[in-house]
Amino acid sequence: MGVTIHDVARAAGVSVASASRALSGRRKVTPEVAERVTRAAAELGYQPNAVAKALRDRTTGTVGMVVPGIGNPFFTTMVEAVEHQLQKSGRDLLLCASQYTPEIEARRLNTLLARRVDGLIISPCDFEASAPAVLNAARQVPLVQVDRYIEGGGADWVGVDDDSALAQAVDHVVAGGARSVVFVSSRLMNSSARLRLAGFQLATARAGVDSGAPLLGEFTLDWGFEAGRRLLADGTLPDAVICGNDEIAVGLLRALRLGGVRVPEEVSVVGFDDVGHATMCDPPLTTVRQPVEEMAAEVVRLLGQVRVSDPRPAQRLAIAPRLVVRETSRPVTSGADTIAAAGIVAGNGQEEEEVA
Amino acid sequence: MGVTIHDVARAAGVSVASASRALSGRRKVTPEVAERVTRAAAELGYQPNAVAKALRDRTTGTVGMVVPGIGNPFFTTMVEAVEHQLQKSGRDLLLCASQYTPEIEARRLNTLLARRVDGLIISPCDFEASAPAVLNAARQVPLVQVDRYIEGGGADWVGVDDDSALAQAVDHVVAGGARSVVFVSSRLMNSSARLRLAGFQLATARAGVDSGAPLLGEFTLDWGFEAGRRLLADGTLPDAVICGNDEIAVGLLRALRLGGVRVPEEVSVVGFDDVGHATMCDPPLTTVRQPVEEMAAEVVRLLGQVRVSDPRPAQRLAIAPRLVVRETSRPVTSGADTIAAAGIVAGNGQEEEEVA
DNA sequence: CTGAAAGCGCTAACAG
DNA sequence: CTGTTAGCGCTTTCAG
Repeated sequence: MGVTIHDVARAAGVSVASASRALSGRRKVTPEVAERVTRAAAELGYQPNAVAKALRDRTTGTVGMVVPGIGNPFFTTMVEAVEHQLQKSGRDLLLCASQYTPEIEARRLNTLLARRVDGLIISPCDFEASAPAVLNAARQVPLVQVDRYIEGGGADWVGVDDDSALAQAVDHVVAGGARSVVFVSSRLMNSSARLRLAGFQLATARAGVDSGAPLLGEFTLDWGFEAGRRLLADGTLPDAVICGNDEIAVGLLRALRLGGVRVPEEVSVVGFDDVGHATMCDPPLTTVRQPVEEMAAEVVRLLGQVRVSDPRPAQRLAIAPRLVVRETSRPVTSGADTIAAAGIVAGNGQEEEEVA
Repeated sequence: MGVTIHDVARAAGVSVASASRALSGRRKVTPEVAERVTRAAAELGYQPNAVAKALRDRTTGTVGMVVPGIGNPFFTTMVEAVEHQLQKSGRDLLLCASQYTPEIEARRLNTLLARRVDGLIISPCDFEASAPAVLNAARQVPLVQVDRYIEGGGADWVGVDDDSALAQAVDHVVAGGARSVVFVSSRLMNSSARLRLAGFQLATARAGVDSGAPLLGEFTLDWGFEAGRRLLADGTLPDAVICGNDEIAVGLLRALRLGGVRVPEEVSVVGFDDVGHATMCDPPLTTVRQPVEEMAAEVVRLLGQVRVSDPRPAQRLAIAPRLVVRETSRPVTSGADTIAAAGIVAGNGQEEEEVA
């Protein structure tokens, strides 16, 4: 360690200024100087100190990202997509997990801020409890929320159009003949859980089908399994179950199979996310696919537009998802298949709305 | 942004030195000064600039970690465990994925080095191709490898004792009556794949059972599924299949079920890792559990002992794993169960060996 | 085109 | 106990 630009300059017989210019290429130097500096740097194994550069430039080339947990395949997929987008502009990602805990989340935001990230991407773990820390961070640095958001609309957000998603899911099972459908999801402590439940209720009301009390727990395999057991214990199974994410769906599927229930003959199951193991579970899962790459692209695009000094109204970008039909849902019966087809087509657009 | 310690000092009517001392508490100041500084800092919303501190201290309080991919649950589990350990000493983790590509890996190592991380934890994606970049990094900063390592033993490593692991797995299925067993794993481009295959061959030879040609592809669900199809296509199934990781095992299980093969009645299946969905697949997977928390603890302990300036011989720490018997393997028959029991007991120790 | 020098924000001597 | 000052490594005016 420890070879600085001074060492390079000395070895090349020029001033540090020239060395800096030659190395960065941001200003003209004689070809000969350029050559000497480049060689000296190579010979000494010079590696620029990004910390010093950051201090001087007041910018780190770094974006912080905070997600609830990296155990959830949806978030890891999103992280990879964001990293991929950032790479295009040569920036790096600092990744943190809040472990679904607002206190840890706040601490993570603060250390990211202390490290002077140029921007922040966050999926706040709690609709209410995350708000103060997120708002505070948004005041210091460009920030955009992804997937989940905090109450009050104080910061930009990119996510999926949950109303469209649930409408597609509900219409699809209804087209398959379902008359009763229940929703298994997470408790309402984050925006996704709220929006999806609302979308579900809207869609079932409009379709005029029977929706029992929703089963609300966590976005986990375990909860899906547990919910499946409860459904079985109830004695009277619904025609279809729509799940808040794929983890839940896979757990539920397993409980159902253990209970001797045939899917999709006796009950249809629809998931949400289409990341990870949806194609490999048994039977392959019908699910709503989140347009993760698109979302990631929008997130970094938005991040580049945010100006902390001159705030504009917060933007919300809800990208319409697409239902992917596999084998856990009954095939469409009768002429109703036009509905499902329409749902798929409608899912390709993109909506933009502004929020007060 | 932009409230510095100078602002705080001025507001408190003291020098920057006193402000710094009061804030850090690393030196005595009058209670009154302490009080005034603290209040000024709070009122101004002062947030120390970690970049400046890092430049001054020549240490960032940051450890970089590079794993092949965060899509693999084993690595995410390991990352979480490492983060957890690091937190105890107040350090932060900078996480990068090499995407199983040596070039990306090398680039990631360099930006981490440029950002002056205090240490590096890496699971090199390729046994050979990763070596130059890893060795170069190890020359600049304390570095410990985890799970995978590069050829030549030039850097510390913490991992699992694959010989013990495979011996336990093989002895277990043999105790259940298996006479032929095949190994499904990854191609040999990383150390884990090599060690596990070697361990498998050793164990089957010692047990005197028939091991066909190993099926080597990738550490993925898809490969497991594909391998299952090939086994089925062969017409003659082995009594047991041992897999290089759980992803493979889950994919294999699915192919087998689709092919109408009953597990474990017709063939036993054993996985490796015991992270993620091993308990939730159907039937629950018998697998070798990696002691992830222990490994993470050893990694950060070792990291604190490495001195770049005064290198000591590279250490290798192979922690013995434990076989977790669930429902994809046949129960032990006859008196042979003493073997399996011995395997489990032997698996609780910890071995340390030094490498040339 | 090149060099000298200032300064990013912070902490640790070094005096007082 | 407190203040002044140097300097971490870098880039960028500002003169020449």
